[in-house]
Amino acid sequence: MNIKFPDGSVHQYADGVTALEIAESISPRLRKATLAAELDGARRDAFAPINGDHTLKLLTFEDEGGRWALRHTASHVLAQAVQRVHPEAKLAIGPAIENGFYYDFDAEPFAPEDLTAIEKEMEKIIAEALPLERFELPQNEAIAFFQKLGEPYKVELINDLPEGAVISLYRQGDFTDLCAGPHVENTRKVKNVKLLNVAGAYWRGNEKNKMLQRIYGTAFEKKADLDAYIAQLEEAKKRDHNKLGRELELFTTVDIIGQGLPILLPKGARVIQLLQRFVEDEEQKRGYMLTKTPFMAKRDLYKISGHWDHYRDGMFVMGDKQDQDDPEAEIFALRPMTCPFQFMAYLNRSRSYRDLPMRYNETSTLFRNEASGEMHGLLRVRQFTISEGHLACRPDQVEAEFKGCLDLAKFMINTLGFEDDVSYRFSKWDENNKNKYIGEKEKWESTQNEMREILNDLGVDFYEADGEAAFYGPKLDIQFKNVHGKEDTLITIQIDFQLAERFGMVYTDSDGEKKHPVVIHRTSIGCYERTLALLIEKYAGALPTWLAPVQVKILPITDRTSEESERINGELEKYGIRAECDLRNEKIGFKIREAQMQKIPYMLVIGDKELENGVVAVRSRKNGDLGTMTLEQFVKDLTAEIMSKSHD
RNA sequence: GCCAACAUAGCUCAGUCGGUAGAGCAGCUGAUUCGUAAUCAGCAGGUCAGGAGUUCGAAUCUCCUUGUUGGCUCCA
Repeated sequence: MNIKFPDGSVHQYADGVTALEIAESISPRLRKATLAAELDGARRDAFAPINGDHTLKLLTFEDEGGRWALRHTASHVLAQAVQRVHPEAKLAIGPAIENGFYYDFDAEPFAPEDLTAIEKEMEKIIAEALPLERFELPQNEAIAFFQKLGEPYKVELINDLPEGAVISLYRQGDFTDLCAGPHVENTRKVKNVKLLNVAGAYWRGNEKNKMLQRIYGTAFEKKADLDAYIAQLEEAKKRDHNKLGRELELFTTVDIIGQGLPILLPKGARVIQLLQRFVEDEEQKRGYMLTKTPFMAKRDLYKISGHWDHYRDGMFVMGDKQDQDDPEAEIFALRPMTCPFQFMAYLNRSRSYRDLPMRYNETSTLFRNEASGEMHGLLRVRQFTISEGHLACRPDQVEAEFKGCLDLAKFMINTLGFEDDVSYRFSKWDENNKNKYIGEKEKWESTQNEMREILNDLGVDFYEADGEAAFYGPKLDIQFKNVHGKEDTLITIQIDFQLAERFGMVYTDSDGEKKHPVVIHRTSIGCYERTLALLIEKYAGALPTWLAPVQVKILPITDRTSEESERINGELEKYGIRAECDLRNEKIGFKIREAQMQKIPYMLVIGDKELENGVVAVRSRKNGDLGTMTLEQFVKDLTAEIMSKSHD
């Protein structure tokens, strides 16, 4: 038979040869590195015999498929170990994921000591070098097999597979699991494995189902890579905005105010003020009209928008339950979004096709009653301020306006230096979950197709996600990962073909007909609190100079130079530079160290020698000692840096 | 909301078997007047998250509440 390799070369092998044997024939090293194979583009076991002509790619740890096979086998080893230590534990599912794997068990919660014991057992299984063996069963036999083992979750999974499906199982020693594979040849290949944590997880991801115990772990081919990964996790924790932001006195929280309601301290408030001014000024340049709308409204407003029906649980509604249930009562609720308020601005008078597009923006504070377990630092909060905006446009303007929104979003992303950290998600509805969305299927499909076309026209490198749309329309979400690898939306642009009609928003078209505008909902920098969090993590607290709450720290060496230092401080403030003077009687090294820890961009060391020569000694947090220069020169350089909004 | 862990001074953390609450850093006061990542001394600082219970006695054991963390679910 002929086997074609990725480089195009074709070699002959005997029927029934395995990918591992082929690898061996090329080099023993490749044999060792081969974890799985890709046969005509489909992943499969490297230890499975091959018959007939095929294209073959050998998968090593360098390939996603190779990592996936290794880590998936690691999850089987985990399950085997858990059942050896806790025989009563029932198996749910255990896939490989990005950077590792997990396995869900129906069992008593695991304590950290259990994890240690399980990890020891895993090491035993690895040392046993149990070969993995694949076999298939017809559906009814597979069900009987797992019933006999007392594995109800596996039975449920098989029952849900389409009739007549081939059920594949993998056996390693005394352990067998339902699995599509592929796997590595034996458990020894999983040698560098580490269990990371335990967590609760709902069976099949549904909160109505039983909560299972999930164990997360990771596995690497090389010990050094595993160690590096663990070190990287530790390193990431040091950048955590929730820790760093508090240490740098950007924000804090107090029990008595409540969950998800952070206090922005003067330094954090300053950063957000700078961002807001920057965003509002930029939006004004781009033809936006600023509104200031109320923080609350009668529930009737949210009934029109659909929020009352769809998100009442997520809103802070005033009054007691009895009043809220009275349809006649006047009930107010804090706003969870700005859309209907800005729609009222549009409805202020009649609009002509000539008025469109109309672009409204608002630095808008919103209130959402997030579930108690959702709150996290500045990333998920119950009150936040967002660079909100709504555009009303004619159908022929949608693409250009969408482009304008995307351009603004990208401008913000580039300014903050996030361009390499974001991904673009085209968030669509889920037609199988109709009660989550309003409107007709045809309209959804056509709007989504239109949006996809626009995204393609604009050359956006996006991926599609079902069931992530807003209830009224599809979105482009610009996603960002925090230090824990958890993804959040930074910026969103949405096309809404429904709410204009609900609110009776119209314009008189050139033909004299009244028509509903298409509405684009968008943010330009997203939520300020979240953006601050991501800035802290991205720059490990060393915010770009233009955003630094304190830009220059002036450090007199002795109190002979204190007076002059204060004069310099005043001089800098005259130029709008945010400076502070450290007048304490501490050694200069100590003062520098402290300013460095506060991530202050520049330090001016003021001693007698420099004063005599009419210069200042400059240090930067980034490059250390920059030598001496005149104050005038320093101000000039610093001002240029601030104006450029550069980031490291 | 669900599963789990955690909560001791502003911060980082000790606190044994249930027996009067401890350190370092920060703060304050004084001394030092200093040259590039920690000068010296002293002082002050805690209803051990809050509440209830067990006990002669609770930071320590039990329960409840609040908050924090890691997940799950959710995220207009």
